Amino acid sequence: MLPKTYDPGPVEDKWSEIWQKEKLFISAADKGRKPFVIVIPPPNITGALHMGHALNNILQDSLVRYERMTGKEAYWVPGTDHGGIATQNVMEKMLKTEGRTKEDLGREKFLERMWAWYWVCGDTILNQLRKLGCALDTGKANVRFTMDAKRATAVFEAFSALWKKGLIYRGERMINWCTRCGTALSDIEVEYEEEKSKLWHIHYPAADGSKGLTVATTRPETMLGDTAVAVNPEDDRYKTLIGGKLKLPLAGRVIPVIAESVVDKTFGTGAVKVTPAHDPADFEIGRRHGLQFIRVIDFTGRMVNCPEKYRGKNAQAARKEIVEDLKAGEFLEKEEHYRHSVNKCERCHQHIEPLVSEQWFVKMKDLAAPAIKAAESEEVKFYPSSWKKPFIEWLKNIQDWCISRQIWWGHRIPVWYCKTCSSAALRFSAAGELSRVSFKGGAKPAVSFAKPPKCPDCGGADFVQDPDVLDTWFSSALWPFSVFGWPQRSEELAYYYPTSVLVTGYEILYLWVARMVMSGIEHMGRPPFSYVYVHGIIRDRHGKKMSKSLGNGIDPLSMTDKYGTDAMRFAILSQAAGGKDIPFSEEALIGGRNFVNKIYNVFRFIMMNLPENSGITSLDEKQLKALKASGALTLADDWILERYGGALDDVKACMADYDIGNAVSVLYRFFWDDFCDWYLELAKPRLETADKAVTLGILLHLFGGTLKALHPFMPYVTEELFSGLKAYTSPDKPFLLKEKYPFSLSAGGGPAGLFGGQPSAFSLQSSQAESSMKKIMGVVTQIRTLRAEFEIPPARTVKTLITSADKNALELLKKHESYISRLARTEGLEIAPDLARPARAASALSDAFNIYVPLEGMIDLEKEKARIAKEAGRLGSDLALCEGKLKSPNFISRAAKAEVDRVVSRKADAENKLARLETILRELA
RNA sequence: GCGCGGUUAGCUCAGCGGUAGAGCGCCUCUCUUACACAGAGGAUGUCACAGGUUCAAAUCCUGUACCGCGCACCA
Repeated sequence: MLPKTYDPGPVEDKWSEIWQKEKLFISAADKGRKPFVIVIPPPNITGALHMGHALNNILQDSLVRYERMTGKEAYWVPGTDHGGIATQNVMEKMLKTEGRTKEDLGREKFLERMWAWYWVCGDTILNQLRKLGCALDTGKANVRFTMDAKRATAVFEAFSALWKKGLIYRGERMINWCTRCGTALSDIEVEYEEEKSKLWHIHYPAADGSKGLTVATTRPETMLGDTAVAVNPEDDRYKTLIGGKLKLPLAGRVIPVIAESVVDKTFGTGAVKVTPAHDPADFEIGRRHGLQFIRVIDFTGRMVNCPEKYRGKNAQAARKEIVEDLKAGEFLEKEEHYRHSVNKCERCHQHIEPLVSEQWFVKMKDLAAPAIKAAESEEVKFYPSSWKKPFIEWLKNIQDWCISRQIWWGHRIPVWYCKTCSSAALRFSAAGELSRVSFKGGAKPAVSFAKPPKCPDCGGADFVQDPDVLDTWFSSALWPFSVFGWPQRSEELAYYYPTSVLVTGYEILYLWVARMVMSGIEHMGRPPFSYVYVHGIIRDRHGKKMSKSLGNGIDPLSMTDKYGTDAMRFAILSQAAGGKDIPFSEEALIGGRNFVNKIYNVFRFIMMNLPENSGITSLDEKQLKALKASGALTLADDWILERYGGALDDVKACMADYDIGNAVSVLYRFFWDDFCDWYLELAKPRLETADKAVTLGILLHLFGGTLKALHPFMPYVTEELFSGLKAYTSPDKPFLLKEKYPFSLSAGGGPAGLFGGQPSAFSLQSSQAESSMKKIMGVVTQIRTLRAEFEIPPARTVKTLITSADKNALELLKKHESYISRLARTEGLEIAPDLARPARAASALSDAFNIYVPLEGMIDLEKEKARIAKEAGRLGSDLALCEGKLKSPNFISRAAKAEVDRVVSRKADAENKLARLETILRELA
């Protein structure tokens, strides 16, 4: 005897192992079939996967499994990302617990530790993906890593190609510098956070001792690097001062007042201190006016080139002192409370320091242009489409991409310098490692994967490699083709590229997706995917972002342990609609677990009723059609088969639109509401009759089909139960995941996107089965309501009379009275025209039927009257509404005819029912 | 500041031109031989506000308020 509740743990372990062992997720180029390819957004090897990964991968898995079942050669390419700064930070933290720094280890040893970490963490991630049910082959031969040998070749190839085209250059720019991470960052790796701060008004006296002017600043510590004050040339307050000199407080330097139209007269004092070395806007002003660039904050965030007392202090501490000193010197005119956004490092959340520095850049304008075109023409199409516009806007405003990072973990920039020829431009650390390179100082770059054998200029062989590594996104940008061995032009690459769809969260749309599109077009000649499915992020139940500091995060693996993977997948998928963020809570998981248990119990029910060695198997489509033709199918059979086909049609339409949430809901409702609550209940008595074999055959067909249909979304439970049924359904097919999606009885019969084909075998009479069942269900529901109203326990049967003036309708009920007696638990059911209402009976209406349930002694006359009067009231207002509409000549003349007809018949229905209710009320009185 | 999205039952959301829906929660009755992780029934909403278009508006348009998210060199 099977246990009453489903236990997901062992089942999941079992199948996840079997799927891997049988190598079911490996793909091979099959020219006879269309490929369906997704490359995984490679998770960073920073630690365990979180809820966001779970969502991202479950969505992909559902698509891949679905497309495989529709007959495509499905391939989901697995891999992980080295994750540059983020991962290096993780390692630095680990070292810190050992009381060490990366400098203690040195570059080489540090990288050894990183690689050791990769093997551990990479494995953990792959295990977690497997646990989530992901249809990824995680064998070593199949898993890619952004820093493995093949990907390194791709990175070099891309770098060198862009270099040759002049799209990579080295230049001195104002860049975002994280003093904690010790590296430059690109613009999109900077976050903006609102912070409460102050706006300090500082008086700068004129050099000649006259009044001078007052500037307003949020960063008083940078004043030591001021080399001008700018005012708007149209500003009458300051016009006379333009060209004059000011004496910089504390520093004592003399600086000019310059005219700049970018200065906003209305902000602050209308006078702006200009610090070209520490502010992007000031940097531009400095260039335009040929100002001096004085760096007062160095790359460690400490004060330099300034009065002795501040020197070596970090900028934050220096600010306090400087403000104090300004106050003491009576330079500080005002401190205003002020909220403004502060630049922070995406990875470590420390303040970003804008600094001038020589870095490597990629010229973006030319790369962006064809990507813009691809998005505009929808060669790359977004789901939901609302992302198209921001995507294009971002590309249009694109700035050059700073790709060099002053960290150790990553692809080392493939540029070498001859120690002899570039000696003046190279600086070495105490440990003898190249620390900085200056192109301004005359460094001569040689782009090469490995150390060049000989210097073309001096013939020497003493080369050093550029110390920087590439932005981690540089390698990620190549992912859709580097995973297939590019630059090698293999058959594999030709077959799988471009990939089908990219599934990603909106937070990396620019960081990653835009760059993939650009590099795909640049290196492969066409975009890397046709569709971008953009999903939201997982939030807590109240829509708050999950975060460590709020403590509202949910660990996906602990949830799968507790409720099962399928339950979690269901909970997530059923809410994944339209790219919106998903509120998530444990309650949702309980719902998922309950659904899984429901599925399991239907299996249990079927197994309990299947006699051993009976030879009963699932009826296939052909057999069902034959049975139908011979009249052997019941109304309930017709009805459920239609419902089933309809549900599958809906699933197909949803999936063609990447609406996975709705697809799942459709199946949920079909299975629970139609199949379990109605059909299964009607099948029960039939199992006691000669119809048993047919009944079981249909049940197996529907249940097996539902398992297939649900499999992409809930792979474990469906595979498990299907294997239990295998002997009765598809004895020759070893795995559910290799089965065809059960579209056979639905309209299209083909893969998603091709619907609109033949009507299904069961839809020809559709309206009839549907409307007949509706009538019966209506009657059943009314009787049940009466029972509940009078608190009749389910075990007790109840005498019921049904009457109507509609002969055909009565005929239908008469024919299916067993349905009613079973579902409504009646006894002595009388169905006939002109039945009188028994004196002490509860009454109800359904369609054309009057329903009477005699209840000796149980009935409270007043209560019954009130109940019926209430119903009459409802009908009355409905009637009034219809009458109102029909009285309006405008409605009659302008509304669609079908609509007018609908209202006419609704009115007639209301009138009819009202009259019948009034009769009952009169009798009660 | 500009842009995008949201505002519907206690909670989370679906519906997007013809009389308001789901899940969870709540109330009542039941351990009826698949499932109490269940079954049956019930209660609950001026669909943010104000105008407009329409025979008809939660649904389309305009504006307002509030919430969320992007983008932006206001020092």
